Amino acid sequence: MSDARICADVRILDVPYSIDKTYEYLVPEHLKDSLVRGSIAAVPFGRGDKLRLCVVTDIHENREESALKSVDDVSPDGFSVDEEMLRLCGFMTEQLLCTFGDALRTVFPAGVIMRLQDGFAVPDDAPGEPEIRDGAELEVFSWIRSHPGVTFQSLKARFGPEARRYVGRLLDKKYLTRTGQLTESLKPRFLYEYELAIPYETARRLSEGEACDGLKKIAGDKQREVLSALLRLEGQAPLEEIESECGFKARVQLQNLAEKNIIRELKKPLDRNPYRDRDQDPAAPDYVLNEEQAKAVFELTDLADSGEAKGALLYGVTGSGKTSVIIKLIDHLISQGKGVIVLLPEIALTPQSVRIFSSRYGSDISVLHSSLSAGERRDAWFRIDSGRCRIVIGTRSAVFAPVRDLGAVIIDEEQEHTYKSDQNPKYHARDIARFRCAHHRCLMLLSSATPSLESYYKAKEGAYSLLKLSSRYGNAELPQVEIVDIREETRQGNISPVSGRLLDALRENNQKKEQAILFLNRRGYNNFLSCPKCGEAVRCPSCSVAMTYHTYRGTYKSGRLVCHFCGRTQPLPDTCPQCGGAGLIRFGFGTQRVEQDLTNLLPEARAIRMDADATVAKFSTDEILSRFRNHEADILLGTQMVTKGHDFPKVTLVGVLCADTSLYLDDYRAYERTFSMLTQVIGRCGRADLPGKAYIQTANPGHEIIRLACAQDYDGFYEKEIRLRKALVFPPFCDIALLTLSGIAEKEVAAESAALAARIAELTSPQGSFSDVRIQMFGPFEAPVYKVENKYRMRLVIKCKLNRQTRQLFAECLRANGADAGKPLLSVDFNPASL
DNA sequence: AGCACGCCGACT
DNA sequence: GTCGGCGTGCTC
Repeated sequence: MSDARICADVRILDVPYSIDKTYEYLVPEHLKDSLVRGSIAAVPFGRGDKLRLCVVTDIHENREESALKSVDDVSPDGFSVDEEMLRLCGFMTEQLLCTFGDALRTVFPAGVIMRLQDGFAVPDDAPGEPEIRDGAELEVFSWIRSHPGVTFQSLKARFGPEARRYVGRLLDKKYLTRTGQLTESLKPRFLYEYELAIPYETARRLSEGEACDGLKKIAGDKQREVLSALLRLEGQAPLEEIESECGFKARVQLQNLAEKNIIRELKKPLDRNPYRDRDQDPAAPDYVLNEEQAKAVFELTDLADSGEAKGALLYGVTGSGKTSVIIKLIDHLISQGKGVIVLLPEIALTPQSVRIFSSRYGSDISVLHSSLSAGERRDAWFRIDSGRCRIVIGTRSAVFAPVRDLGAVIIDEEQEHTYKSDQNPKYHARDIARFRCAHHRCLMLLSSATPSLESYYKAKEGAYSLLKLSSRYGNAELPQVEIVDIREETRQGNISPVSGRLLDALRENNQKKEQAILFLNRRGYNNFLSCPKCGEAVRCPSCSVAMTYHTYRGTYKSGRLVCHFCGRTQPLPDTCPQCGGAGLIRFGFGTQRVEQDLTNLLPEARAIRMDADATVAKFSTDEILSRFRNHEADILLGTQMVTKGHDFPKVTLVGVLCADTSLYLDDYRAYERTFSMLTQVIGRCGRADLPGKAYIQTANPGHEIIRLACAQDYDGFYEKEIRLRKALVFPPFCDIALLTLSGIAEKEVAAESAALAARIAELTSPQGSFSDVRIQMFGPFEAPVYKVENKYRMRLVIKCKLNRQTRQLFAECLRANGADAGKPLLSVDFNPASL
């Protein structure tokens, strides 16, 4: 009679795609209570029974006699992945073809999931004093005996790579066992506080060197000083305050006093929150809505309260007050006791948005973005999970925030490509939001002045409720737009990136004491360095792109070449690396060059530059923007960063130095990008009572996209573009799967991608197992940047309809790609941000 | 991905 | 004969 055994289905973390599936383990008696669905546990895996991290996906009874291994350990703190996140991970593995572990590590910040320290120890029942002949082996053995649980890492560091052999032999002979310990990967930080453990009067007398109440007098001068400092602080204070009160490091003294039971140490977990102490606007403005906005709020709250999963698109021209609508919606949800996630394309670029939210909701919000430290992220996660804050505002990954009773996910500027992850798993925040909103039966709100074609199409088809805001707030007028033909400028001999007309406008603008924004989509000083002899541009040695010339501290001469793909820098060569010719010429211009031109041509205006180079420090963007806001500079010059939703009342002039850079990219979204970017940047000016003016410099003054953007005619753009997409069959009329093979060995990558293409062709042929799958395959061809960081990349672009079957097809390709180290690696990206 | 197993050549 | 190299195949 065999009792039903309790078994656990688990997904092992950190396994390659090809072996990522459910494994079954026995749950030992002593873990029966602590192991639940969602637990993080350690299980022996593989021939060597090496302990691995896993997540328990199911617990069930099993009467079969099959030999199963047993779960070794479960995370002690009782942390478990909740139902929603477990399902979300499952959803991600299906949708994105990633491993369950990859999904889990994306959903949770690194500091939240336990770490497994696997090591070795000498078991209690070791067969006596071992007979080890080899001296080195004996040395390893004794070391392990005196250091139970040592990791292989540290053994290797101590005994060199041979350690593996000795450990292997010792394991065989059962002199060693494997140990595994689940440890917290990130410790919570603590705030130390001290309080009196004895009556005040007693302490006072002790601090004056007397004996009292059976307590001996305190001998140490410093201890007495610390004690009296604590008394001045009313008998209880955090460490930092005590130290500043007595003026020296008081840690040891406090510990001594605590040992004598004169004071007590209180250890409180510290919530690392860099935004807690940041300035808050004391008087948050009340948002008065116009009729259009009020109607939108009404409809949105209705959708949010429907108790069903809903999607809505808030489409409002720049300056139409989408934020006010969003705030009113959040107010409503909060009053219902619901939580909210607000996604922004980039937090660093929108300190203003953060300020609006934090001044209104104070400590009820958490801000999540990429420059938080691991500890800050961990603490934020627990803060949100505990329900201590209900509003999360953050970038892409904030869509995973464990907000309680989620009432809505709001995605601002939803067309931005930053919502698509650029590393595996390549999820889109919109898809995750849709899943979570379905789970919570709540509202997903997309908001934009220039919605993505896909979203606007869905809204028109009725999948999303469409809410339009068509009037600019306060009846501000759209800026007057002037198109400048730069070919004409060049013909007239102007080699500066700033045209004569724009320069005049800037001068006039400056005289009126108003401000201007200049946009140029290129960092650095010169675009590239070219050899007059062989015509070659200087390329990055590890990537197949031209390097950009960057100056430092504004000196034109002392620059370096920088690769914008891998970040490599090198000094300016004297001669051409290709042919050895001298006299390399710098071509093209970037933000640094424009900055210098401006100081030469318009010395009276103060220009400030904002791009990835100028904003490496943590809050530097914030600083640049507030300096500009305070009118410490007249011109804000920068890359896409300056196009985002900042609202500067005194900006009345906007200049786009080259509107065409993104127009001719080999990408079906090139027009959409250009349109969106131009519309946004033009919308930066003339918001308040001052009318605005925009100058668009282009080599294609007649180009329809540029014309439509200048007229801020989104609907016109949409109609034109959607027809094109339909005719050429591009999203939203199909899906695109981008398969990339990358590897060090160029020939192998080429061979592998040819083989992959052949395999897909075969599988989808009438004889193949996916014969009813209809796809259109292009390639293989070299990626637009063929080599990056010494890896060659070949691609297949496949147009198809994404469904279970097509995903299965690609999953098969991934599994077949296997795991051989050094072999070309296949990765799949569905509907990539760019081609 | 690890890791063990297994088969082969170079050494005590 | 044993040690250690690397190719092959499996992981509840």
